[in-house]
Amino acid sequence: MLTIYNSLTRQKQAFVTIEPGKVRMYVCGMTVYDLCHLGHARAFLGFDIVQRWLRASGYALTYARNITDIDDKIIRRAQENDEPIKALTERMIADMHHDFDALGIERPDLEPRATDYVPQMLDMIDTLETRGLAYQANDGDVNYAVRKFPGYGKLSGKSLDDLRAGERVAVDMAKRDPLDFVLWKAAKESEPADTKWSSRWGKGRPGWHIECSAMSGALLGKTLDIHGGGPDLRFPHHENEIAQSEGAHECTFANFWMHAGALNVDSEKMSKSLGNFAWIRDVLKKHDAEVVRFFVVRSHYRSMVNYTEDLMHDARHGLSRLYTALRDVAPAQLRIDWNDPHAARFKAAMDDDFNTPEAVAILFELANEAQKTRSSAVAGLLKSLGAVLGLLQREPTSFLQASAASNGPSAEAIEALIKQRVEAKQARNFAAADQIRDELKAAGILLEDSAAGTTWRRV
RNA sequence: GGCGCGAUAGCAAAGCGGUUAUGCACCGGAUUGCAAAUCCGUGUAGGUCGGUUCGACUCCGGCUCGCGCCUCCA
Repeated sequence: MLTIYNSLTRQKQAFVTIEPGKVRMYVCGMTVYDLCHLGHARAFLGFDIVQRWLRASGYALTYARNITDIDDKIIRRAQENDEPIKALTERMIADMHHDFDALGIERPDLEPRATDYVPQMLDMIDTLETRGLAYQANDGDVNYAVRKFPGYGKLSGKSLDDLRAGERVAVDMAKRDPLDFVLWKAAKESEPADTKWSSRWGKGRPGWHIECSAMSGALLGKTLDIHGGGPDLRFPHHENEIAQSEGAHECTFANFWMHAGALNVDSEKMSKSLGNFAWIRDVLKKHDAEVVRFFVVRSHYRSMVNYTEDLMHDARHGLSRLYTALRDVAPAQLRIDWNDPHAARFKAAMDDDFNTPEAVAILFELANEAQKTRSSAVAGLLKSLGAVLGLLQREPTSFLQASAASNGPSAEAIEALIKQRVEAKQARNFAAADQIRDELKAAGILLEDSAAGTTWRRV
């Protein structure tokens, strides 16, 4: 039985779906004004694991992850670049897909774009206004009247009076309450035409929060089984989504709320000013994508992870150990028998709020057992369970010899040196043979002699 | 100030009221021309003070330290 930590109730709960066997999951996706960074990778890798495990558990899953393609930051960036919004967002969407694909993050079933759902957003705002939950302010913006929604703050555990809005940001005087948030942003003269939609409140564009409420409702229905997102979306974004969706639909918005943990770099919050900002594509120039995935999966999706070069090195060594077992013991083609003791423990770990660190530990135990017993069935189970986590599906040798950095010696050069060394060894000129091995070691290449000949891998 | 999270062996990271987590690194041994890989062996970790209990790393409370959110943010 699957148990999931629910951010709303702050405890693990048995996962019960609205319809038996069916799961509707919505995860807040990217705002496409820039490239994806490691924090994105961490969060979306987390939900990729959730998605994979739900499907592996036999659920019919509909997974929607939106794209916010209209937003203040996008408008500003497009103006800076002197290009149309669409040109910017299309390019960033392609880059996002490229980076996520590299990390093995499977595409969601549905990837709605905000600009395709403006009519649904307007409908929703209309309903909210009719219900007295929204109002148009003097400046033309339509705002949500936070005080009118009794449950406001239930996700973040904040009360309106505690929030003390305005303490850190100038209060917008057009709002009735400082915490009221924008549903529809009135257009300004200076703004380009591709940022303006017509509405009965005048020309404008949707606020960020209404996008997710409208898209999830249109695609998955009024009540979701799971709503997920990054750690910093909990407040205000998800709180506001609840206010909008429950305010408009008068029913529970999501039964389970899931939030991924944060990612720090060198023990500090990643930020451009600290100079520790890591774009996914830059990381992938230094590290194999599967190592990045393994690095993330080694810790729990809710805990904070710290990215450092040393820890990436450890992750590479760990994954190499797993692949070494698959190299030494040919895995059998196998369908997972969940009654097998190892598989059962793997399943129990994953069923316990997606405990991937525990699941990975079982992978190592299988690798040890495969080596000891030379059992292709055990190796097959290792590979099959690895697949559930999106790992271990490559040819072991190609992983062990893969180089993320393009500065190492080529395979041809290495093979040529190995040939020279074999000749030296046959002539019992061990000094020459060792010198070649040392040179390669200095270049990050490790040689391994065996009865079958010499193989190599990168470290 | 408000809300929340965390503190586990050199590093990383889980479960568990009493029985080996796991990985990386390190150290012995086997193997090897020497290595590497692999195998065998080696770790009395649980911030601090108190409480509950026959027994606590695990439950409860205080304290200390660290972190996140409260502003667009994965």
